[in-house]
Amino acid sequence: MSSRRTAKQGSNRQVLREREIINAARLVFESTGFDSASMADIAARAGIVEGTVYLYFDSKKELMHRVVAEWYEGLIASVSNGLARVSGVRGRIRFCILRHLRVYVEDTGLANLMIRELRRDKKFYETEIYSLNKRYAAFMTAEILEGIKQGELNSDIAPDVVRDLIFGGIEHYAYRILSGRGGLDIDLAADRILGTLWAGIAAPKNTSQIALEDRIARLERMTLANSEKS
Amino acid sequence: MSSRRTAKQGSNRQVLREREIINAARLVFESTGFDSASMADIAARAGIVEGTVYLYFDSKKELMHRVVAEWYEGLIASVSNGLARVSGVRGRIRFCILRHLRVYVEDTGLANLMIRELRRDKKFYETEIYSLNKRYAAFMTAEILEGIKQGELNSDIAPDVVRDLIFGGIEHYAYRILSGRGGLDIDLAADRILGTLWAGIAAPKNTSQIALEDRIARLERMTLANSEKS
Amino acid sequence: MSSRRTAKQGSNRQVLREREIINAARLVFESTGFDSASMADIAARAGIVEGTVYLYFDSKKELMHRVVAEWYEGLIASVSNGLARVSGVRGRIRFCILRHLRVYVEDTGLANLMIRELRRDKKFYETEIYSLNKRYAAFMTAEILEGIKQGELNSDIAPDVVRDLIFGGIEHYAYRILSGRGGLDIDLAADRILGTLWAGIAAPKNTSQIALEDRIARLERMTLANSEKS
Amino acid sequence: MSSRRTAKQGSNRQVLREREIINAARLVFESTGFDSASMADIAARAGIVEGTVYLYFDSKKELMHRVVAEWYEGLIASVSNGLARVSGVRGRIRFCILRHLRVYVEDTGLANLMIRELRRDKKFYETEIYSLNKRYAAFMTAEILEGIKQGELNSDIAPDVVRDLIFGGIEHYAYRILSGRGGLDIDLAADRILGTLWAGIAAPKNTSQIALEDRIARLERMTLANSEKS
DNA sequence: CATGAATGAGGCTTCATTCAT
DNA sequence: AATGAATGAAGCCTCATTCAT
Repeated sequence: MSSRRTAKQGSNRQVLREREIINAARLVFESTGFDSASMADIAARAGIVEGTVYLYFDSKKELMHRVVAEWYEGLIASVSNGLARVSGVRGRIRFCILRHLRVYVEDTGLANLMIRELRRDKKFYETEIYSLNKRYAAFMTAEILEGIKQGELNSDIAPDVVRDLIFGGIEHYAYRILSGRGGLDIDLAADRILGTLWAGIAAPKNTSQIALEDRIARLERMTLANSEKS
Repeated sequence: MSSRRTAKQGSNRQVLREREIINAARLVFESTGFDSASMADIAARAGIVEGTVYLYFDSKKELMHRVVAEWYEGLIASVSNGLARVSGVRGRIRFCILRHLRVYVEDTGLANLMIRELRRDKKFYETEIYSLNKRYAAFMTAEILEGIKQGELNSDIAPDVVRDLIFGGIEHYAYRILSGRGGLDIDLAADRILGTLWAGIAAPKNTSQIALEDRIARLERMTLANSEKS
Repeated sequence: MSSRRTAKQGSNRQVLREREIINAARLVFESTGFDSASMADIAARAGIVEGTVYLYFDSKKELMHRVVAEWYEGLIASVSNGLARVSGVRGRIRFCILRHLRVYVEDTGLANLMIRELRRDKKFYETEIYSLNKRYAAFMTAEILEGIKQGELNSDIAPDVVRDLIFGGIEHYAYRILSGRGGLDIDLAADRILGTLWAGIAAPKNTSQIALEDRIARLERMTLANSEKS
Repeated sequence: MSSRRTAKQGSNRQVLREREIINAARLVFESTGFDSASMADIAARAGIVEGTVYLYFDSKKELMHRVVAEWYEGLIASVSNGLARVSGVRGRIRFCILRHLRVYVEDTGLANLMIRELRRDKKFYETEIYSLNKRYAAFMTAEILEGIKQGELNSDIAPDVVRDLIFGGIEHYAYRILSGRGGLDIDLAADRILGTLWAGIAAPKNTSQIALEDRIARLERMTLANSEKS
């Protein structure tokens, strides 16, 4: 539309400038959200004037989309690479949890932007962000399905519900911890979240397992006694 | 707080007027969010003029806080009343889940307001809303603790983690469903979420456990026979 | 839409303010056209700040429409009143011409605004201005039709074409004269335009015909003389 | 005028580039008018960048003037050539009308540009465009004068008034038709406009009048003969 | 108590024009 | 001769807040 917009494949300088703007915008969006962010702030932080931003992005909204998209792409790549080095269903799910926890430690602002601002848009489901979001979430779902297939996970569970519990749980957990202004130990967090979910919250029929061991021990003792007796 | 309000305990008429404004503001905030809401809209919907709003509230932000606070108080009362009629740990937790799901169905706008606008504020943790939020969340934590105490819940679990999984899971589940523009069957949702969490996601080792019990039982019978024989 | 907008039936003060803005806007629009006019100019000329204009008008475009509409209403009233005092087809058409010439003397800017800016709008034909324009033009058409009916005008003529010739002729004539920076003698202009056109649209009774009659009369006299001579 | 152009008579390449820019500018100005046209659009359509345009034209305004001037020159040449192939006063005037109607069909955008943007300029009457406009209008005036001289047109008429009626009538007629979004049948239009006007401006010469003149002439000859005889 | 007109600062966006390369 | 990135001023519009009545 904008005929002033330079070619997509710009010069090196253009690419750098674009990146500067995206970085500046990311900072501003992260700290204030979309509505409260001002193009003037963004421009100032990028060291340029407002008008220049519009040489690279058609609108504030497009800029936000680009910011989030770039971030998502990096995140997806990161997860993809990371998963390549982990094996075993539990380990891979734990990795996804850990990586997502890192998002809250490192990119809280962007995570919020994504969740609170973009999803509100009526046309969100037609955007690139939506498909990136789906690609990201798919990592977790895929592991859950694999787990079911391999018999490590209960075949009764609904993968979507599990995924929501995990992502939502991480979000609240991270929020809560971060709010307390304390640091977030993501390894511990991952273990607690996954651990709780893995075994369930119901009191274990496993106490019975302990009982079993007791009974076995008693049997052993009795059997031994019998042997000696005879 | 409000330097302009003539008296904390105003006349009956003042109280009514204040309520009208809060109700109007709630409608507007719900439908458009904080930034897009205008004091003019709010005043108009309350049947007064802008200036009058400022006789009752110092600023737009204070108004929003009051709106959310009133809503939270109602929510807390509702949960409190509701819980009084439910017994059993599982039933009470399920009730909390169900009630929270209803928030997303009935008060999506306010839930968003809470999450988007209020939490963003640096000073959120000093506000009245924060403590209301904690009071609300405490219902769930209390049930979990009670469950542990009564032996219905695994004593290993961390109540906070469980609560985060529940609230976060609900949030994501509700968002996902509502975004798909499909209606949200909150009873089904409650069952799925609680069910998944209750039993855990790990495949039950139970078949082999049952086998063990069988073998032990046989051993016990044999051993007993031996003992008696000798 | 704009809930800040005060009631249509405003206070006396509001009406005055509105008029001030319309007058200021008219001056600015007249001298620079729509695009080049700035709301800042208009506000300044009305002695208020830009924002205040928006308390009375939703947009620059609406303001222009109001300016033109008010002017048109006055013009229509003026023509209507004036025609009431003139009788005879020729006299009434001459009056319409004269009145329209006055528009170019007194309201050139607005005439231009009307013709050049408003008509360009795709939705012009749905606006109030369009119907006002039609009402105004209808005065002329009505007189032409009446003239035909009464036998004073040639029944062959197409009223629309005649009206276009008149309005268009006036416009060009007025422009040309005014451009020469000389004053426009509208009485003379009316006579010249109508005179030129009249001979064509009036039922024919040409001067040359009169001349012919003269020649015949002379012949008759001569012939008579001849007869008498012989 | 242009302080930047290196030489009035540039290289062949320069001339071509200038033409490209003018053509591009014409397209843009036609479709959007002056204010809404952007130099960026023009440059893009010419396949160059904005800065380059300023090597050939000092400003947007100068560029518009050049566009209109070039168009006017073409129009004048076209009329000049066309008239060379038409003879007879009526035919030649009809040709001028027809040609002008074509302007509204083919070059509406430019006609508007001329009327809306250029005429508004206070200094219009000092511009080249003004004299081109005069040259163009002169074709019509010349034919009218010729018509009077040859006795085909009534010697009473004021050529300027007639020309204004024609040009103005065409303009209004064309606008009205084009606005109705119906196509404009320019041959029919020319006939209706000229027809209506002709009967008025042509020296009267009805068939019956001609017959009368013939009979009178014969009578005069006979009478004269009789007179001389006697 | 209430009004509501007015403010003024700020928001996003556009673009003609310039200038270092 | 050409580039094209950058500017900076301007444009339209919104609105929380104030204050004289």
